[in-house]
Amino acid sequence: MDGFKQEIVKALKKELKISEQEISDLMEMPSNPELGDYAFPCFRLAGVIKKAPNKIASELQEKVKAKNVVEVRAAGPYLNFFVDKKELAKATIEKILAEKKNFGRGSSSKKIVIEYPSPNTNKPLHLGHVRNMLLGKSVSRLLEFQGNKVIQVNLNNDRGVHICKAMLAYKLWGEGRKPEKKPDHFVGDFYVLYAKKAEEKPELEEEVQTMLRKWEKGDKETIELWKKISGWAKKGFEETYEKFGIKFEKTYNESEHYKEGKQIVKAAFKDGMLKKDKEGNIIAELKKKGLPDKVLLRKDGTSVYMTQDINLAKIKYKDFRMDRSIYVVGTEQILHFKQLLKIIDILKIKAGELYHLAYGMVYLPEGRMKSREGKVVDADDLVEGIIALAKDEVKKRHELKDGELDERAKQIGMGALNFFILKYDTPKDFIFNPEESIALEGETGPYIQYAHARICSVFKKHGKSPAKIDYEKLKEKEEIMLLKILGRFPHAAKEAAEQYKPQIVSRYLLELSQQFNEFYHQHQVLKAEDSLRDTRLALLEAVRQVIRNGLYLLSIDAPEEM
RNA sequence: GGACCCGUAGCCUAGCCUGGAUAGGGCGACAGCCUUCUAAGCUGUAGAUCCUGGGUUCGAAUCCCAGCGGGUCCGCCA
Repeated sequence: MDGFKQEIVKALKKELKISEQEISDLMEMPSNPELGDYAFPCFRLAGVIKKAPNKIASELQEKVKAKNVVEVRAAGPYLNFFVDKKELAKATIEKILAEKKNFGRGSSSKKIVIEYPSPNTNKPLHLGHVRNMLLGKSVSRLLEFQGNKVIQVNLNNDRGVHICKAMLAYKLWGEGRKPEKKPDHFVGDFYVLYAKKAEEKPELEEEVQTMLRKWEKGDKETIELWKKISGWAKKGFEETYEKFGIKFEKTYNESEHYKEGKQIVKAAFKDGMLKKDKEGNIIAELKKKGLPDKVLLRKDGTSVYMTQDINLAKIKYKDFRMDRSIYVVGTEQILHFKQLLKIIDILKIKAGELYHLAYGMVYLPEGRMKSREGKVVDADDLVEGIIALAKDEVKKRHELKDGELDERAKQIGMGALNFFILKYDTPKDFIFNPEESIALEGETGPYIQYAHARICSVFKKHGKSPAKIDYEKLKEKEEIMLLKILGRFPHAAKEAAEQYKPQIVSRYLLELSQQFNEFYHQHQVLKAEDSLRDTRLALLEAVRQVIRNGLYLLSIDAPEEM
């Protein structure tokens, strides 16, 4: 809570019989800033004091006196407070300029492991993974910014029937070729080829099963083939991760630990924590907890996905001893993770507090993406396309050397992509229309980057840091609005982290940039008289800093020129 | 059949958890603003049964119930 609000709450407390916490919770920011800077609605009090809210407000108006508040005005049932603008400007700007990139940082200190994007190693990453990666990265930064220790890990789903499909197709029709393109794309082609051939020859399915059994037995030739295929896929992923600027402290491979889950389940069964169903499968009884029962070990002794997840949760905890463990996985697996949580609980496994960060599906205009049919928006193509688009726009405005042009286009293009995806509420599905979705105008990453570049440009032109600062000079509506928005940044960052919603930061930055653009349009900085100019420069310095801090949380670059 | 999520202008979206002062933005449309610190910008106009019907409340987009519409999941797939 900021200092101004605190003073008002204290002053109100003297007149009221409710706690400071209650008063603080009731306080709002008026929708229309002309009404005041803070507001206290008196509806709730009416029941206690037995007077009309209007009357309560007008009576309080006379009594309440708070530090740094220049006027208290009753407006119907609201009691509105006007703070000293000079003090507001001083407190806000000085704090930001002193704390710089730490402005807004929190004081939490948990150890948190976050797992993403956990791809299958039989096809390249697509748009769904893009959402996953951008979300995972941004949430990592949000949590870190709150003071937590964040450990980013990845999991390769590198075994199973889907991998065998790509392997089989390569074996039958690959002619021993080496990748002549990005290796994960090369692998993906064979996965699609398998699906095509299998339509005509359903008996291929049998061969896949045979291959899977051979793999599980450790058949030398099959393992060699598997190493080749999954190795290529992983190598391709590394390149894509680099484009998105993500790095993992540890990467798990399903192939390395999928067997151990069985032991955990067997032991738990022996201890009576799990039951057998009629057919002899070992199951977790979840019905009484409101969820469907879950098979953990088939009667033939083979394990299921859930069994591996139990094991991995255990391994992760052994590796990191974290307080919390986050899984960035799509909404279609909500039930799966609800079950996992309960099972971990039943088995009394220490795994930290588990959290499924569920994100909505990304659809194409023609419907769901289908990797098997190759109907996807490929992550690499998407990046390439958006950067090319940004490049054209940069060229329209500037003549740059190739290296500089590429760098600028990359910052702007990736900024646009990042913002586009993070501006949607996390659990919501959305339709991605390649032609229409990526815009560089309106509510976009470049809009915010542009505000930042404009500020940089003012400073470049001026060439000196502000010297004659007089906070009294900031009186314009647009200036006051900027100050108020700036003051809200720590709260926005905190909310975003607590709710795992980068969107809150996106919306905040739009509001700040919008307000800056309005100010910029309306008022001159460099042509104002010396002390007004310098004070405005200090204000802009603060705006620039907060835009940078916010963009950092969304992992978007802030170029100095555009 | 059961569980979960969603329904706000032609389109996209915020607000919903924690109920209050004229429901914010953006795209598209229309009308304007570059001899002024970058027009990737700014201003204005038109455009909303906040899915429907009940209920709670002094007050509901927001909370509760029912219904309608869309999505996801409920496999010994991952």
